[in-house]
Amino acid sequence: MVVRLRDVAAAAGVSDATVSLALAGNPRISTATSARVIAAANQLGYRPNSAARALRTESTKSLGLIVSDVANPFFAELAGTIERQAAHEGYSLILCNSDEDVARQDDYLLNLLAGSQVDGVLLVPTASTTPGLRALAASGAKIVLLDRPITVSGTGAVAESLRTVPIVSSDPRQALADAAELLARLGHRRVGVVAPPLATPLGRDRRGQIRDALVSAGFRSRDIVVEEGDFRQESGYRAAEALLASGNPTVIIAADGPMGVGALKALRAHGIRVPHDMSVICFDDAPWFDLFDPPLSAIAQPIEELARAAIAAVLAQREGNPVLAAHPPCTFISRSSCGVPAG
Amino acid sequence: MVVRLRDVAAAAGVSDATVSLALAGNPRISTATSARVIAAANQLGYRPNSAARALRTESTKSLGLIVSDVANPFFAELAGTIERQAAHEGYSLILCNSDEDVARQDDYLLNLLAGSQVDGVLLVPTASTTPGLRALAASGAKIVLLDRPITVSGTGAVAESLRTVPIVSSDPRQALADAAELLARLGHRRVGVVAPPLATPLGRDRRGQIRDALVSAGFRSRDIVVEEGDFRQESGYRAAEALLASGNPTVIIAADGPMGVGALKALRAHGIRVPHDMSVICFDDAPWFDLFDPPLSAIAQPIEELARAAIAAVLAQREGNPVLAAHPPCTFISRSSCGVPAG
DNA sequence: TAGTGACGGTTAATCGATTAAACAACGAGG
DNA sequence: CCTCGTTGTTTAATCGATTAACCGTCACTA
Repeated sequence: MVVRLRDVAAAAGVSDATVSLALAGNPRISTATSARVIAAANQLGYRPNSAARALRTESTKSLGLIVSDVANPFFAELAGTIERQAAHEGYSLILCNSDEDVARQDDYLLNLLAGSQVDGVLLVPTASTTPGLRALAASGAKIVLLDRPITVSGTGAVAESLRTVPIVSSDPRQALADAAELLARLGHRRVGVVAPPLATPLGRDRRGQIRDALVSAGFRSRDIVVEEGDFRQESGYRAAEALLASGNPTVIIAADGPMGVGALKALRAHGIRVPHDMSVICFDDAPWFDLFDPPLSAIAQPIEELARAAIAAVLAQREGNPVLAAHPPCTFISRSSCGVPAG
Repeated sequence: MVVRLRDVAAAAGVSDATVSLALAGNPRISTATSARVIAAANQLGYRPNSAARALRTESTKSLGLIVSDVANPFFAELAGTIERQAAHEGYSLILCNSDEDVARQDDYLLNLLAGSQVDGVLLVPTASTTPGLRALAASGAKIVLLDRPITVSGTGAVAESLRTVPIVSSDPRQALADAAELLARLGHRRVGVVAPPLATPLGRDRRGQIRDALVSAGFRSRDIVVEEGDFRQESGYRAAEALLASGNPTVIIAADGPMGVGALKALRAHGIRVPHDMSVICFDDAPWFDLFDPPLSAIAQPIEELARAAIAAVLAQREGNPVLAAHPPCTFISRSSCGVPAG
């Protein structure tokens, strides 16, 4: 039922080796024989068994992508874009969903990568350094970190190799500066931030970047109120409620799309009008943000560039000339969810 | 650098076979030896090479999912849910993106499935019967169609086996009936539909279902105006413009989320107010639809059930007791984008 | 005419795990 | 004391493709 190399060889009246070489386009095989082999292969509908090929060549021509949440439109779009790039380079993509769960992430890392199921892994790390990541780095696997950094503590060979894992993430500084400047100009004084967990390196980075941008635009550090979320919509809802209760800010900046949506829902539930009573800005953009009531201002990530850089970074590792990092800039997209503060 | 079965065997002082059997939990291996082997494996960080295993066992413990567009939030969420279900059953998921392109779809089908890279494929078919699909069905591969049907013409063994491919898709009839009844009650008379391509079986089905529901609710067949889209936002925009120009409906029903978003953008661009001048309903729901201006009424698909049924259907094929179809019902979610028609 | 290459193809080893079949060791039963 | 079972482990074949090394043939040259 399934056609093997051997069947093609028999049909074409040549040896296995000839078929393999012919299909690989090896010039040692004469044009006539090649043609016969190719005809036979097509005729029989031959498809090389990829397990056998992988076993022999130690390459599967596939990459793993572990995202923290595919249902997040940003990661969905990123996954699609990466998949397109990968296909373009002749690689297929194994998509995994860690659901922000360290155990699942490590499970995938170990089973996919260490089992040589894939040639490289693009990882959106859920936590900082995990056992799985450590083990892999020690084994010299081809990893690229996506969207989020990790912090590596300690010294030694493993720590060292973890430190040399390439990282691809967007640079929001200019976009944040633009946003902060707009907010300052509109007359805002007090800002609420729905931030990623402080336990993650991204959490620390984001807070720092937002703070820096705001301070540079003239905000006072103590007027920046931070409430922690976990990247999910529900946490954005709760964080926004907490900010309403305690911080009385006139702007809310959410660190990702789902939390931004959650925050908007909370505001609506509490009868807070945007932008009249509260301005809102959200990391990540989506095609439907301008249909929101009101259209939502966003810090858009350069998805295409991220995908391209990520693929380039894994492939470069295969070829031995590693790229260490890429940080394409974000863009601030100003829509009507930012206005002059009331009162 | 990479630990093989052999290395574990050497470390534990036993043969390769013993290691394999011990790790598989075979009772023929004594508890003492098993313990030694397991200890050695953990110690060395052994991970079985999945290519070798796949070659030998003819199973990869992975499934392929080919969606037409991951960036569509419905498919993103479906992919995530399927991935979770698959992981739960011990399978990993290879995600592929056909981008509504028959050639890419067939490429994936042939390379993934026929190359035995995966144990089964969940396919959101881009077109009706394609050469790739035909070839696979002929080879007895484990396929499940997702979200969309295909039509199979002709007779013969291949056609027959294509006809027995399980299909998992939602049943929108009750939801459509609810929607139609609401529209009739509100006093609408003329409905514009942004439909999937007539060239696809889904296109025909959807039109039929929508028409049936509307007619049952008292609409006249000639008051149903159809404009064709291609599942993408841009096409929804253009279709809505066409409906405005020719059909003068008071409601627009869009056949998927992106087209719904496109239609809303078109309406906004033309200064048409929703729901005052035009009511809108859209297939597929998203957590942010109620943040739209106005909140968008939707026909929500039962994603969890679809995912569960799809996984069950592939796995059932492996075990030889095929499930032929599953059609969990959609739900109509009424929000304020439907109102009394103007004039 | 013998020697040297080039050409076209084949033989056989190999990748790493699985597993049927063979085998060793030991105890019990006759 | 020999045979038969049982138990625990090993031997060796196998999955399908790749590829280094090898082997005929033929043409051309010295």
